[in-house]
Amino acid sequence: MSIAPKYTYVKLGNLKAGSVINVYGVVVFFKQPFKSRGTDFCSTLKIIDQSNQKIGCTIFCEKLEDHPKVFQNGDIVRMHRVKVQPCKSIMLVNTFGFSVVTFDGVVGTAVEPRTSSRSFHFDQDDRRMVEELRTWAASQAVLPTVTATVPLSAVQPKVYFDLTCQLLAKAPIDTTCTLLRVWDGTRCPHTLLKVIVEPHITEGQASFSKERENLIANVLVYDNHVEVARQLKPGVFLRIYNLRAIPGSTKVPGLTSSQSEEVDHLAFHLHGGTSYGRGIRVLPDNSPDVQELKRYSGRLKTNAPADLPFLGYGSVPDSADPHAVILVLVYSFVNNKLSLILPKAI
DNA sequence: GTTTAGGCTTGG
Repeated sequence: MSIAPKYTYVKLGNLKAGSVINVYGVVVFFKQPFKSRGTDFCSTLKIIDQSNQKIGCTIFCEKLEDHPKVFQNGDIVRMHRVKVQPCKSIMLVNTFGFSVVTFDGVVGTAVEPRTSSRSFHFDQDDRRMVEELRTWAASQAVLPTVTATVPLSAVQPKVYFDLTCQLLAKAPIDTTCTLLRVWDGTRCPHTLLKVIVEPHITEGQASFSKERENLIANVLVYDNHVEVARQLKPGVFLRIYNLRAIPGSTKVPGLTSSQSEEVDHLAFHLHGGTSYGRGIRVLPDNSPDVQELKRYSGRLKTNAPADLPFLGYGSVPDSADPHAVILVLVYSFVNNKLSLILPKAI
């Protein structure tokens, strides 16, 4: 019979350079795993505990599932076998036998370990640790609190925000850009940019009813996020971090040559890079945020798809606008580049 | 037995 290992945890204020230790902390900054220039994915975390010491952590693992499952600031992370590395200040880097478990940071919610390892140590002391850290974090006014993500109904132009949503469809635009068509069941008060692509390059439903279309945000993800987007299956629930709402207007020639119409819209871009934690994460269906989303989305009806035989890109003003003009800018691939071939107002 | 990165945006 084996004896259950007993782990001891070092407070972040007592780290000794060179030692290999176990720690608990509250996440105050994080980046989803991204491909390093070496062989591994790299996660970046900043954590804090009751000693009020903020410590940066860098995790290298080849497999994505071995990385910390952090969904938002305030999550609690437990790491085994990290090395205290002296750099500018001190930081933690994973070492041999590294393992990590994370927990929701909200006081009063279930203490459910998030991990993909089949066997991991978890006992009453761990439960107490998590509860103590939650309570402590909640009492710290300066910590980034567990903020809800912004629903589409509350998005303001020009902001960066985190969006919790369901992926309905996706389509490659070019090698550096992929379109993700998402919704969260709420209606954005701003006109959303419409991006329409050919049905045959779309994965997932190619088109939706007009009512549904008005609820769909077209998110353009670039560069390093294209590879992540490639793995996503329509239907999954996502959190997109540091998404940017870009206001724009499209100038389109009117029906008479002297007129032109300006139509405002809101576009969503996930720029390349990982600054400010930019990235995409799949959320498990049982997470509280996804449960909440399903309550909204469940109210909405699905209608039969319409026929969209062209490749287009344009803006549709809010249908509430009595002077609504539907603009269709038709683009096509010419020499592998997306080119405008036909602007027209209907 | 240890390369990778070492937060900090802005465009498409």
